[in-house]
Amino acid sequence: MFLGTYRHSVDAKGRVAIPARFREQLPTGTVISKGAEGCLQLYPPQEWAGEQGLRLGSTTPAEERRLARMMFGAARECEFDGQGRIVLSADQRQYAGITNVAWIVGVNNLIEIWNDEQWRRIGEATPEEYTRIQDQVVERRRAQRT
Amino acid sequence: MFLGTYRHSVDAKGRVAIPARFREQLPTGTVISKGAEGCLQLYPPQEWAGEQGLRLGSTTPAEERRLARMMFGAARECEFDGQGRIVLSADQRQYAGITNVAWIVGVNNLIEIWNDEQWRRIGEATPEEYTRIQDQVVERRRAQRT
DNA sequence: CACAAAGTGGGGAAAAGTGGGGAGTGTGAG
DNA sequence: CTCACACTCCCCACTTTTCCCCACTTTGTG
Repeated sequence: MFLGTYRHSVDAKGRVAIPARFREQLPTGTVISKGAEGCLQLYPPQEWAGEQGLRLGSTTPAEERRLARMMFGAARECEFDGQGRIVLSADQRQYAGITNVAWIVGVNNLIEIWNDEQWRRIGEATPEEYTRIQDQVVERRRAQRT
Repeated sequence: MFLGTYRHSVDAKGRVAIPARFREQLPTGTVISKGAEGCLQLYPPQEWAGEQGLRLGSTTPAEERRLARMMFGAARECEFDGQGRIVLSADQRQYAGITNVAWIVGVNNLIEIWNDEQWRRIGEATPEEYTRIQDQVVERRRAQRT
């Protein structure tokens, strides 16, 4: 389970440290790819395996073909250096709009990496916003039970 | 079952002692997150488990993605030091408006942490307010049943 | 009143994060 | 074919943060 938000710097070489708490839960075989809303996502092996349902075949709908190409085409296996950092490629940094700072966020089953501005919009929610969002979860749960 | 209100100090390192009565009911795996109305909440593992249904994947709808990011990004697993204290991150203290003092309140199934000012507003309710609030709940329940 | 338990505060070792140098590898131009 | 350049890793050094430990104060209890 990945929890919490960490603000780390990205150096001139595109390196960013993954929080130690996360790293110790990430075995080799972890994959980084592009995610929705312009973030990058780190999939632990078992989560990545869950995405294997997305396949190309003669019966695959057009949108799924497109999604599959983007997801898998952008994916790479994570490689940590001695200090627990990974290198974000120029392409990945451009996609996520990351320059000097990255926010690394644990989202339960996977990890997301955001640029400064976009994450602030999500993470710095006021108590009022937060309350509203939480009520939505409650509401949704109730709807699902029925 | 968590009951009672405790006023504890928060030191320069952001540490706050959790009352011993509460602590002995909190196994490892307890999670602290942001709560409604600007408080912080401690979820014992069995309570937190209810929130776990929310997962990210290529088929997760947009509003769920947002919820998951906020909820899990704001959460952290509690780690007690030898004196039974937890560290409130700078982010959590800012959200809850906590500086030197925190009120730790047992609310049946979970624990809340409030700043001085906000808690006084809730805790020092007059008999009249108390009655009015109780009637509101009764009214709401009645409306829902129909 | 004495003892035990709970809460508070601070110092220091260890861990985590940051930045940069330099060797090794591969590519492309001359 | 050779050299220059770029890029990737690996390693080292420094800074910052975390957390572990000790000691003191306060509260509660027999």
